[in-house]
Amino acid sequence: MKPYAIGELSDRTGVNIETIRYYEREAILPKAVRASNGRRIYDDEDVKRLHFIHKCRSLGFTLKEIISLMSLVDTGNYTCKQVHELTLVHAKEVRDKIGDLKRMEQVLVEMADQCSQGNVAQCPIIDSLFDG
Amino acid sequence: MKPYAIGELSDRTGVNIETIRYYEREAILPKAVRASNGRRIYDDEDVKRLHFIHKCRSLGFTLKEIISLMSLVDTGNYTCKQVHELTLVHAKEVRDKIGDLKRMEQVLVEMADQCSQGNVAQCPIIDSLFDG
DNA sequence: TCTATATCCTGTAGTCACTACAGGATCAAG
DNA sequence: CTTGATCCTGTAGTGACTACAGGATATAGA
Repeated sequence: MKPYAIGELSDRTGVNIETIRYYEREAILPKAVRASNGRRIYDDEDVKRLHFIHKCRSLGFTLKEIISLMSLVDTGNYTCKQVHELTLVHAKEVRDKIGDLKRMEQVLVEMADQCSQGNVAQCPIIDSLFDG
Repeated sequence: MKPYAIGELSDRTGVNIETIRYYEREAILPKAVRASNGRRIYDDEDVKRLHFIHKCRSLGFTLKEIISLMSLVDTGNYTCKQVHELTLVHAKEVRDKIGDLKRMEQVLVEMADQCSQGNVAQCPIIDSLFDG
């Protein structure tokens, strides 16, 4: 368990230094132990925890969701089933967002298809955006 | 061209009153004409413009993108080809976002699949989130 | 005419998840 | 002993709204 400075924690986890300090301020990470010079000291446990947070974020969980996930883990007060359900709920949210974006994309492509692409100011894309 | 109050503009366009005032503050809508009592007055031109903004937002354009689109339209200084290109660039951004979300969803579903769903604290989802 | 409710106004602050400084202290290497 | 890297705190900015507080005015019904 050798100690790391914040820069090394950042390097090891891929999380920005400013973001690490932000997570501490917002109590997503516990208050770091300080050296006599006031600098933050981290260990492997912190690396693990920050990895967890980073991975969850990359999967689109909000910080609020991550906090509740971690408190479940920290208290040991969870079942595999609970986590499974949480994951599926989140997967559904992601799926819904994909649906929205797909519809967006389709409209955009359809509009582009109807476009003459000419050097004229008359443009079906603009027209369709103005119509209620 | 009969005049509308802000509430009716909101009803006609589906854009929140607070959002309309926000758009004015941010110069996305022009400063509204005021009645003698200080209240904002709108007409069909405003309905059209707000419809345009609303539709663009629903297609995922940023307010910045909308401002430049509108200034193109207002000056008449655009070609169909330009708008076509802008639209396709935006469609690509949307497509990229869809790709990201699909990868997210796949990971989530795979994690959930590996889960026993049992009433035990040991959970492969949590484990995989902690692993680098 | 009075009153109740609806609608409007301004201005400010909160949301989310960071990111970007300013201005200063301390550390490690040459 | 100097240079440059790293760290610190605190504050403000981002985007696109949303949510008040606290007050003025308008409209409808009794």
